[in-house]
Amino acid sequence: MTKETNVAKKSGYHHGDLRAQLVEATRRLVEEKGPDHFTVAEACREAGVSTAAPYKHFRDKDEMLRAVIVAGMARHRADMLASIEHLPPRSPERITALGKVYVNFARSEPGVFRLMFGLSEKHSEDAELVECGFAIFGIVIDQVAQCLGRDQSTDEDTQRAFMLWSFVHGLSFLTIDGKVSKVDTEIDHDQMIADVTRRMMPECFST
Amino acid sequence: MTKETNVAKKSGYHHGDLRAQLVEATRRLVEEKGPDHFTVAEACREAGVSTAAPYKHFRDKDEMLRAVIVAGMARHRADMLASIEHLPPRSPERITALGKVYVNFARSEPGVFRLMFGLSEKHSEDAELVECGFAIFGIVIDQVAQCLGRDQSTDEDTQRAFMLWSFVHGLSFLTIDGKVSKVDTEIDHDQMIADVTRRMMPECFST
DNA sequence: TAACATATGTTAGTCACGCTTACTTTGACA
DNA sequence: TGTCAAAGTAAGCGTGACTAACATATGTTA
Repeated sequence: MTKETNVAKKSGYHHGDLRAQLVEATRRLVEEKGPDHFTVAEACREAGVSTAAPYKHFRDKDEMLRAVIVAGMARHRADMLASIEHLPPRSPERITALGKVYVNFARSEPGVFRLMFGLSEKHSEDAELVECGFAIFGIVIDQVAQCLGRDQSTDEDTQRAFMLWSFVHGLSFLTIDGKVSKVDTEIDHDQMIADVTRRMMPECFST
Repeated sequence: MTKETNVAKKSGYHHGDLRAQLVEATRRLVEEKGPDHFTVAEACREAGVSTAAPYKHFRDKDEMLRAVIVAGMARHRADMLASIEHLPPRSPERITALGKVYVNFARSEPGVFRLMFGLSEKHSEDAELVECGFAIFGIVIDQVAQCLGRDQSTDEDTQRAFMLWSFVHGLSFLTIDGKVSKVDTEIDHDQMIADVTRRMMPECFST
């Protein structure tokens, strides 16, 4: 079992780890050309294999994209968790930090972000993706509940969290779709997120 | 649903108004199958013409979709204007009415809504579309400014309007992407919009 | 009213892509 | 060393976007 590295192709015929390389190529292409202009053929070209090769690893094109989505959601979730761990518990800074990370993800990986949300109700029926999404939203609910001094989240917390989610979600899309630059006022994302948090969670601010 | 629809086909060869019929077929298909599964060929089938016919009226597929977008934005704008005209000026009810209409448009025409925003930065470079978008956003800015007792909108009004826009925009996408049903709490859109308006525009509520 | 120009259709075909099938190569292990 | 499953290839089908060359209707003008 010679450990050929992830990048190196083995000698000639067999790829080192074609599946992983295809996922990476897919991600890169989605980012570069947009989710709707991604083609399997081009991913094959990037990986240096024939157009039939992916079908040994994926059922079809959608499953390739799905792999990118799952990985993206994991990254997104990890980012969010990392952003709050060093902040004081029950502080509203945690809420704003989550919002900033949310929008930042959309800005740094607009293709994957659009893929994760933008398209199709196919995903709504995929149990794993729904669970991933719920795990992410769950973080927000928990932080809102804690901020409001509860150990167990209530319906009101969920509603409040959903409002915040809607806001950052919309802000993300408006940003990556270039609508922000069309507004003739400077938009400072971080400041706006902080402002909205203050307005939506007034109980958490002692001023 | 025969191809002989309300619009009269002239004798055999020449259509009555193929362009309009193609736009309508495009709109219907975008709504039915989603923007990314729309095909020119299918629109031709619906209109009962050959697959080459559209290219006498549109440069390419994108221009067909663009026509649907322009019409959709006009409808959207008209809806918004109609929703406030019977409400007292300078009242926050106007803000909530705009929000409700925004989300309702997304819910009743999710395909066109996704088309208008969801995709591609191509549109950001299209002067006419940008102007349409700005006309819509302008309505919100005006109402916010009036609500805050100003005749001329300031930067702060724009920022406030943008926050509200982000919220309803995000709420729209989360709704049509089916994320709402995954939240284990009943979401009442109208009430939520009213709640957010109250929190975002506290100056307008005398209570 | 014949003739032309123009607008608007059609047929036939190219090219790229998604996906499948039948076949070949490779290397791990009994 | 021979076998076999995994991993790859080549070739081809079907579809869709788009084009070129041709056909037909409409309107203008001599």
